[in-house]
Amino acid sequence: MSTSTPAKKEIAAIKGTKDILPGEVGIWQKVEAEAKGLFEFYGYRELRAPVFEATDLFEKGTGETTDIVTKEMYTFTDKGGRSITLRPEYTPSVARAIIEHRLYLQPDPLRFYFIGPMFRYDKPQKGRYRQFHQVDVEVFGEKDPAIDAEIVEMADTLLKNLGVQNAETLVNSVGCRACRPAYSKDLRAHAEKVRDLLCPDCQRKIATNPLRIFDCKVESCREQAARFPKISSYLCRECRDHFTKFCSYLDLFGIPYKVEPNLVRGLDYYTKTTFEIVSSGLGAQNALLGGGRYDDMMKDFGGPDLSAIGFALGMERLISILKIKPEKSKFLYIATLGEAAKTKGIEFARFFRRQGVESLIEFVGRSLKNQMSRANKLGAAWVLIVGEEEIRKGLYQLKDMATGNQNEAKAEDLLKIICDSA
RNA sequence: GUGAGUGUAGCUCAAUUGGUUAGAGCAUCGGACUGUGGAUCCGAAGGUUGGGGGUUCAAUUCCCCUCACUCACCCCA
Repeated sequence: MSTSTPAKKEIAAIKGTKDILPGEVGIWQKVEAEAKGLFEFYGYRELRAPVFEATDLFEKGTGETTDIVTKEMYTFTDKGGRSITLRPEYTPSVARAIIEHRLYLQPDPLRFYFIGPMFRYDKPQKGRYRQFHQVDVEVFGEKDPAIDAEIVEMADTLLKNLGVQNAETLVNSVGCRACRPAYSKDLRAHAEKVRDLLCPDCQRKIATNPLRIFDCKVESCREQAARFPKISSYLCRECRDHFTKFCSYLDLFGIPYKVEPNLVRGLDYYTKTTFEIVSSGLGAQNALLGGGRYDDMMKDFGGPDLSAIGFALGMERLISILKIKPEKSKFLYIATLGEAAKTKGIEFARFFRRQGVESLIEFVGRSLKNQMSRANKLGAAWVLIVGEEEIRKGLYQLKDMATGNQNEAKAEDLLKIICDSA
């Protein structure tokens, strides 16, 4: 229909991706540092896996029936004919790395964390991006419910340290391979009876994954789901015991939580404990962090029978609700006038940087007034003025920008003045 | 994949029922002030009104298509 020439498109970031500009990156660095410091304190170590993996790692790990695998993966064939997928989540990569490097034969605790980008072909909206960043935490080889509680406590502590308020911790147990099938069967039977009252999506879920009917937000589905049997009455002795102990450990840690029988995580691999921390103020995508136990993944991957638990936290979501501002560093602006001063200024910059004083010198050739104005706008703590006169006299002007006081000093005394007022 | 909303300067927003040359604040640059920042005043620069088509004497305004962004469904961090 349209024979018009296509509009010139300005070069732009891909849909669902965004630049984190210098003005915003400070808060990212602060959150990353806070998370890393805390995790290391609990005995976790960083494990960095590649951004892409063989596609079948996620098919097997994340689950072939999940939405993530069936419709959200960035999958392509490389020049060697391999099917490659940009990781949509981190857990399968960690499991793979542990098996590949036989890390379970080392004495070190199998506790890992990682912060980095994940990729999902979702339609972007508030709190949802195609490239987004997760903080990922995993523990292997611990089946005691105490670790379930500790990992929740660690997540809770991180959020508290960052000043997050209005966050609520939800917990549940989804059973295991011994007890969940019976529950799923009964759930299917119940759902089947009221099939006509459910939305088309949920009608489909009856066959594929009936637990996820609990996730539905359609009013009629919620009404029906409320009458469905609860997982809690189907848990086997082991799972029930695990969940009870998990809850009492949470009490011991002093973590407030809410048992949410309808909490069903969207990944297939979860067993026993699942948890989520939600926050108001995030919009529809209200999960700040989510995770749970996945005791079968390692042996399903052909590795040792190691139980595991972990969680992932959404960086963009977390940062969107943070109110803290990282403090700006104090730095020295070196203003120069003329060629000789420029050389001298470069020498000063090198000297001060080596002494641990952040220093900025610009070479645009501005007037002194202009350089002062720049220094002020950029938030410099001090300005060092280097001109012909200063060089001749061997005395330099150092201005404290906060007070406006200006001292004349020899080169060797400048550092002391700066350090004294820092 | 489905639905709704919004697109005007770098940013935040104006522009009468469709009506002259599309304005303002902030930011940028310059000047008042030859080597001293913040405040004030003056000035400059910055726009194919997202793009294309249509209706009209006339379109930022109305209609259609398209693109982008935002929000929601879905899914999840």
